[in-house]
Amino acid sequence: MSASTSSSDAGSARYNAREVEQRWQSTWDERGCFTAVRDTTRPKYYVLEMFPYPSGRVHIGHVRNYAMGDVIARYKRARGFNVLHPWGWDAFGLPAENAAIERGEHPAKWTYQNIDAMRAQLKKMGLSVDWSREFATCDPEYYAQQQRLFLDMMAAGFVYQKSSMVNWDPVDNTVLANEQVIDGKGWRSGAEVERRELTQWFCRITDMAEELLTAIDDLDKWPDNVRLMQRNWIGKSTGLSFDFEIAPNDLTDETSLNVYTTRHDTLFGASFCAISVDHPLAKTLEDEIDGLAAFSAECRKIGTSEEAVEKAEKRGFDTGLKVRHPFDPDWLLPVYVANFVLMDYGSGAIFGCPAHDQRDLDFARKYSLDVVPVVCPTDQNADSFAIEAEAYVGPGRIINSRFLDGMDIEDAKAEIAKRMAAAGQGSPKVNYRLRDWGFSRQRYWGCPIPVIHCKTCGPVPAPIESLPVKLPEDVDFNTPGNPLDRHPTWKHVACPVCGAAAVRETDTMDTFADSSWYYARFTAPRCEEPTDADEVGYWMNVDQYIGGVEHAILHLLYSRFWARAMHRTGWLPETAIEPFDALFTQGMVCHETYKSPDGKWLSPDEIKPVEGGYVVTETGAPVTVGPSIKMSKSKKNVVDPEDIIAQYGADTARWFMLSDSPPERDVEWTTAGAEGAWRFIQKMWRLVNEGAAECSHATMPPSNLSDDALSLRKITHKAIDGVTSDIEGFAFNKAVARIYELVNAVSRVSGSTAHGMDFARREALETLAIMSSPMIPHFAEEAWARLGSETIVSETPWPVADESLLKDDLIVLPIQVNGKRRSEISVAPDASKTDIEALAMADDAVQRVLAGGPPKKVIVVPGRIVNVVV
RNA sequence: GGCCCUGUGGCGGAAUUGGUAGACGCGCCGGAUUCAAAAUCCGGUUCCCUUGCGGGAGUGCCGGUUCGAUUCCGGCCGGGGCUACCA
Repeated sequence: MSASTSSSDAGSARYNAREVEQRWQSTWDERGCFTAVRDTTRPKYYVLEMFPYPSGRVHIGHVRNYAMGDVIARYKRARGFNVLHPWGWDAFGLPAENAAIERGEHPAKWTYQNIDAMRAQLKKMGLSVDWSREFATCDPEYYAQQQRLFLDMMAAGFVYQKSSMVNWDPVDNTVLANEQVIDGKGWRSGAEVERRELTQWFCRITDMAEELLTAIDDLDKWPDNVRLMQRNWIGKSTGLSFDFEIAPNDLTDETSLNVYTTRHDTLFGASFCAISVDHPLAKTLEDEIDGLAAFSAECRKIGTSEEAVEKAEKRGFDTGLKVRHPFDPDWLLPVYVANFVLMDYGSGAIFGCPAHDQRDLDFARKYSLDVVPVVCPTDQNADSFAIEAEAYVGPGRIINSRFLDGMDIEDAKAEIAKRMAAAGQGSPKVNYRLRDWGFSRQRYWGCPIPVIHCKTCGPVPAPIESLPVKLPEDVDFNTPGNPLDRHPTWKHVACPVCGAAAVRETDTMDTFADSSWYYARFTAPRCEEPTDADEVGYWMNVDQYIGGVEHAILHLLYSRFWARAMHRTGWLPETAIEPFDALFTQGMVCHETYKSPDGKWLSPDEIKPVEGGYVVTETGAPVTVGPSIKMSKSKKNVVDPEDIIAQYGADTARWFMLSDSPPERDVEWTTAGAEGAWRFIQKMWRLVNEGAAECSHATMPPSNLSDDALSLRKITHKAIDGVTSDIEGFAFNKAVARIYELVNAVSRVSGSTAHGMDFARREALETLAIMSSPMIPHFAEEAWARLGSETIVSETPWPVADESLLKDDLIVLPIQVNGKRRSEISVAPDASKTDIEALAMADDAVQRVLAGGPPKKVIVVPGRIVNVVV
């Protein structure tokens, strides 16, 4: 394959991607084709791909993601929309600080160098991006406005400070959000997370839990799985909150214990109560009861380790306290401190009904507590129904429950709730799994929280005119911890209220804050305020958002919250509280993995193909080929987009990324596939050159088209129809297949001089140029020019299919006998049922099967099928 | 454990949502061109039986609904994702 050694003459047989691509990129640049300007006379279309983190290298996954976005952007532009397709960088975050620590390079320098390197790579892809709107979240102009938003949100009560137990990553020396703790380990460092108490800033996302939940119903252009994940994450449950009376004792003065349950129907199956080790009552008791403090300490330690959670052994400590059953003062239940009760859900206390909850059952078996079934499945006998190793959680009738006996579960719940309410003992309560978003980070490379702490005035917002609170540039990364806190002068300021000596907040914001509003900033990236009402009103919402499913929960939920907060502080119109109208989540790019005989991972360019497999290029040792998995540095199964573009050109890379696999699914990068894409572009180029010589530039088709020419026209217009709906439906792989079909059709009539063929051929080739332009824009421009057009494709409207050419005079109808296809007939598309039936019955194959007898039944579905039942 | 997605040729994947299973591409086989190769072009390619005509089977497995099921329903098996003691 000698893709890079081709002639530079545009008219020659060989297509020189490198030269062509550079040339068209300059042309687009010079003409400002993709600069978006507000224009109320045209419908707008805002397409956005999730902006990248500037790691330094463009990954092939980026190529796929941005190729998809570019298809949409270019297609919508051709359809007459005023398209906004901006670019930015999610530039704050830990890797920059790690680089600073490892290489002594300043995070800003490292980040901006990476951005420059990646921008250069990305520009080679020929994306139709409005580069004039580019920004990075670490630009002071951006984070100044983010600080402004913070202050407004603080004033409006959306952010607050509280002391809380936090997840502390001892390696990164930072606090992690609950969502950043995976199996008890830090999502980045993988270190075991500890618990520490710190004063932290939080966003009141839980206040919006209900709103965020119900609004999901209307996000009908989001994938169902993402909507479901968000629903589950918010985790609404409706239950009952009520008090147990604590029997008199000498351990505590507390007289009641509040619990939350969704299974109040099982209240008569209760055999114990359990409270979290972090429950206030448990903490009081630690001073009173020997061994409890040690038990709790042990639970807290094991609590976060992955293995312990996995094995989930239920452990408890009997406090000796007793509580009275709400419906029987003489019925006393023991109170345990238990490791499986979470403090931050419900009230941190539960009642245990072992028969109908697996955790409670495990616990009861371990501590020999009663197991009384109170719900009996309808197919079981109440007298003999017993619980063995598994709790029964299904539906049934209530038994062993006094006044509830015989009811179904829902009625029993209602009855308990009614009686509790009447007695003032409890009330219905809705609970959410969602927690408030803690977004303080003890890190340097993030947006400083614009607050000043004064001994007398407390936390005071930094004055708006003092924004941005800029990061100091002279910082020391040689000592662990937060460089802002250790900086000699930065944090010392006068209190804006009383003028006394005060200190700045040294925490910076979670980087999810940066990405929670960047989409709005793109509408007016240089505005001196967070947003410009006219611009944001015109461009928002994002019509199509594209990104990885890994952001299905965090980024998208925070953005939905932040947009609402921005609306309530006046920075977004109400119509923008759901900022992303449509969401598409694309799959990953995978590659085979290779290992040398000594078990080391090998990269694809360290090996070469031989008969029946691969060998290591240097040593000739045999290579073991492993499964195709997500490209990652550690497995070395990565291909560098820059190499691909240098060898084949951007169009080939884009084309291959869009063919074959549906965009939502993973795609496997193969050399053969890339070469196939390259050959296809060469083939199209040959056809264009051949056709350019034999083209008619007439604007109307000649009369009396020959059958061949008419047939090509029909194929062309069917392709227009198909490709259009495929792109609309994000079925790029199918659009690609249809383009192949049209290319093959043009290729078949190569050299034909049938009447009208010159017209049909030019129509087909021009259609090919425009329809392929969203995927392979450079090639399309070059082909368009070669065909003698004076405009450029990027400014040319999308073709419209001629309805009259989409219909056929005759259609082929399959004939089934007993549901098996036996024959086919050709009929007019509007042939009547009786005509079709008559034709079908006359068919040889049908006659053979019938052997003179009558059919039992004939089903005719006009335009579809005929089925003869014998 | 819970919830969700998914299973179609040698491979990636199509199938207008109940109507010709395998579009299109890759790979492979055969042929043309070539001194030869690359590139290109033409033909073939689900499997089994048959020289051919033709016939049979077939969308993970078992069953159901239907004139007709890759598509709908029930059960099982495999692969993947999210979540994880949420009371």
